[in-house]
Order: sequence, then structure tokens, then C-alpha cells
Amino acid sequence: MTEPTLDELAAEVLGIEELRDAQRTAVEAVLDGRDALVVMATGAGKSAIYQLAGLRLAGPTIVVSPLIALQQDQVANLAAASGDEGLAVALNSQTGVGERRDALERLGDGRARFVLLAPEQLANPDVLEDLAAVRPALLVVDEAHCVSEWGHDFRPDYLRIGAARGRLGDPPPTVLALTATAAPPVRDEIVARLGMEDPALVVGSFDRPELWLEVRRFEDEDAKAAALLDEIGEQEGSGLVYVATRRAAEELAATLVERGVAARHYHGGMAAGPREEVLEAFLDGTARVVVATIAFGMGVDKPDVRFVLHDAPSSSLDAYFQEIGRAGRDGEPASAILFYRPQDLGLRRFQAGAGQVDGDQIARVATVVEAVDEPVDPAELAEEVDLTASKVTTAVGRLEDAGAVEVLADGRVAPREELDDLAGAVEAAEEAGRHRKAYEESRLAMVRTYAETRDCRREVLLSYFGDAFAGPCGACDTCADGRADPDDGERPFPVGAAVRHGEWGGGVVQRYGSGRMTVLFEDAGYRTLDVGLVAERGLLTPDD
DNA sequence: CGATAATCATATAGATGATTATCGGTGCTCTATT
Repeated sequence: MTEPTLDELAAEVLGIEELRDAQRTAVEAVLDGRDALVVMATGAGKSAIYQLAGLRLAGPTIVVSPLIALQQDQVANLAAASGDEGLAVALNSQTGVGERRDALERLGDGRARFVLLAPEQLANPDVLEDLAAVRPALLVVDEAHCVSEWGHDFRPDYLRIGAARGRLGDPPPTVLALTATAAPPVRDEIVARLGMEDPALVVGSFDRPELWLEVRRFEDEDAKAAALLDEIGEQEGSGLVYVATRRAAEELAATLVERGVAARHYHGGMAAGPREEVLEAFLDGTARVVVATIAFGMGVDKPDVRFVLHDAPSSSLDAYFQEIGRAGRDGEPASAILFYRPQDLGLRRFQAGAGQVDGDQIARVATVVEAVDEPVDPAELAEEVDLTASKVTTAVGRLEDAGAVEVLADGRVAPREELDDLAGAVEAAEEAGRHRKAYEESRLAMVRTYAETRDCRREVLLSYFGDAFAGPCGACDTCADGRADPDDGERPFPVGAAVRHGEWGGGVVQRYGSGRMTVLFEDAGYRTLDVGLVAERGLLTPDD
């Protein structure tokens, strides 16, 4: 009996008529036992990659997914596509004891091929042991940008997936990371944190030509609010409005309802019931507009979203691109308009910089870890040093970055040799914190660049993701206004060139525009320099 | 960082402006109660 080909498997089990090249490349890499990072636009069939690879591999596939709702969707999708109700199972805090035992049994004897879970599950040594026992062949990290976006303070178990992998078998399972949005430094971090070795990098096209890109600038808050309301009134079809606070979501939705717009609000402070209800209403068109915080969106696959408006800039272009990417998935024209006030970057700066700890707090945590003979539980640590759990998490993360402590698979914190020099370790941890902050600042600066550019917006956006798109695109406000400056020529280094700066170290040229060039430095993040000055003063030299 | 709520000072009773304090976004899991 011959094995079915990938195409046959895709057609018969998953109902996929034709595999795209990128999908095939990624599946084949994984089947060869090679780690892979796939960056592909939403809707391009990322799930099919792990599904196909998983069906072909000898052992079961573990899929790490950030939300329980997404895990349930995936379980249901696999069941529906294959007609096999139990092909995929989920493990989470809501799984009962019997259900859990049954799931593991099915994974063990091959009746179930996929298990969906959140990274927090991998922090539980018992779960890890149970999973290792079914000899998984593949570890998939879906929405892999969460490693970088959430791991540092919000959901630290995202940073522990790499360590968990090592306990899932010998040799450990192949790692497949999937995401729709990841600029080069985010990709590098995913690869490093997941401990991927020589990964195959599969990057699809980022451009979404059906999206109209526009930024409207305001100085006055009231003027901005009025313009936003008018725009929502004029837009036709379904749309999303992203706001920065829960309160703004509720207030704007209420104002829209007063004006006769079928609008609802959505944010993370709502109970599960109402949240689900709003999502349903948006999907079936009962709610034409949803006003939401960043809580809304992951896994929302509605093809006919006609507009995504932003009342405030996002914290990064990665986040912005993901949010506007929810429009126009049917390929029909859709609008992405940012209502921009420079002051609004302040709130995002705060939000991106949250989870900062000072030297004293780091020192207190380090002292306790150093003083205790055995690994410490973070909860005890929090009590001992009188800090909140999240502060302790951040402090531990910084110390870990500095190589001074180690977080074990069960979450306990153990000192490393470097901690003997307490002052030195604390200083290194503070430095790691400053580094992180500078990086976040530079990402926010790129949002500012996008908002304030007079060049083609599509070019700014795509170059951020390392795409060599050269404007004008003809589908953004600057191109339409004829403002987009044709590139005036002087390019001391080509895009993609490795350069070195006296203060900021090594970096890579990202893009040119309006007489300025953007360089992504390894240590200092994104920086924009004047091309004339670079040439005149020799600010940059070729590297390697 | 910036918007807003709370408090204070003034200087004589109700309100205005100045200063200070607080808040702001994403979810999992475990535990204790209804």
C-alpha cells in the first residue's frame, strides 16, 4: 500500500483542493524533521500546514494556541473537515479529569492526532510528563508572535515553551511556529526563545492591495472624535473601530447607538457571555460596527469587513497591521484609516512600557533567590519581597535575560552562578530592562513614522516587514494626494545592507524615504537617520 | 505620557483655578464560594 501524496491527503482529509507553494514548502520542511517559522497573511492557510504535517507524522502533534476559544475552533474545524469527531482534543483548565484521561489515551493509541492547549499547560510538570508519554512528533506554536508580544510580562509561560520542548522527548519534537505578523526582530526572537535550530523560514507576501491606507491628523481631541463619528456614519458595511481604553469602547459604542448605528462594544473586562454574544452579532451582521480594545480580533474570520478605523495608534506596526488585516479578507476593497493625534502615542508608550521594574525591586527578588538554597516558587517570592505577582514575573524575566537565574519547567526560580555577584547581576538585569524599553520605544517610533510620513504608506508598512515593495501604491492617501515623493536617489547603502553605527552598533538598512533612512539596530531597535548627514559625516560604515 | 478625578486654597459660602493622585490592555489557571 502506497502512502497518499500530500495533495491527496489535503483533499481527502482536509478538503483542500490545491496546496499553495508556501504551504507545501513548510510541510515538507517539517516532514524532513526541520524546525520551521512560517509568516503568512491570515487566511492563507497556516492551519493547513500543521494539520497536513501532523497527519503524516508518526507521533501526535501538540498545538500551542493562546485562547481557549481558538483551541475549540481548531478542534471543531478538524472534526468537521475530517469527519472524525475525535481527531483533535483540547486540554485546558475546563477539561474534566475523565475527559483528560480519555484524551491522553486517544493520543497514545493514535485515534487522536492533535492536542490543542495554552502555553500555561506546559508549565505543569504532570501535563508535560503525560504529553511526553504519548511521544509527540511535532510542537506547533500558533500565533507565535505572542512569544515576543506577551511573553515578557503578560503571559510569561510563552517564554518557557522552548524549555518545555526539551522535556517532551529525546530527540524533542520538531517545532513549527506560525504567525501572520512578525517583523524581522520579532522573527529572530521567536526563533531564539523557542530554541529553534536552523529553521526553515517561509515568508509569504504581506501586501493586501485591497486595503486603502489613510491617516488623518488632528491636534484637537474633539475634532478628531467628530471626524471619527462622521466617518463611521459614512462607511458602509461591517467595520471595526479600535480604541485604546475600555471606557472609550463603551462610550463610543453608546454614542453610535444614539446616532442610529448598530454598534456594540467589546473589551477584556466583559464577561464571557456578552463577549461571545457581541462576536456572534458581528459575524451575522446584527452589529454593523464593533468598537473594541485590542481584546477583539484573534480568530475573528469575517470575510466582508469593509473598514477598520483606529481612534488611537497601535503600540507597534505589527499590531496595527494585524488589526487592519481583519478588513477585506474577501478581496474586495476595504478601508484602514488611522485617526491620529501625536499625544495619543503617550498612552501606548505607557501600555508598551508597563511591567517595568526598578533596580531596587530587581535587587530584592535577586537577594531572596540567592539566599534560599532550593528553587523558589514565584508566589512565595512575591510574598517574601512584597511585590505583585506581575512585578516579580518581570523582575525574574530580567534576571533571566541577564543569565542570573533560571526558571525551571515547573515555574520555580533557581539561582545560577552569575548571581554570586549580586550587584553585577542586578545591573545586568536593569540593562536588559532598558534594552527592552528602548526596543519598545523604537517600535512605537515606527508607528509615528507611518502616521507622519509623506511617502507611500504601503511602502512604509511593508518595508517594516522586510518586504521590498516600492511605492507609489496608488491606494493610500499620500499616493492619491500626489504627496508621495518619488525616491530622490541618494542611497549610501542598499536596503538590506549590514551597517555599523558608532553608538548603536550593528544594524540592517530597512528603507529610504523623504531624505531619511531607517535602520534596524540589533541593540537600539529602529532608528531613522538623515541620509545627507550619514553621507557627510560617515555615520554608518559597512559591516561584515 | 496624558487625561481625568480628587483634593486643596482662597476667602467668606459658592465657585474657580491650581495642585496632586490615579489610571490606562491583552488571558490562562487555581481556589474558594454560591
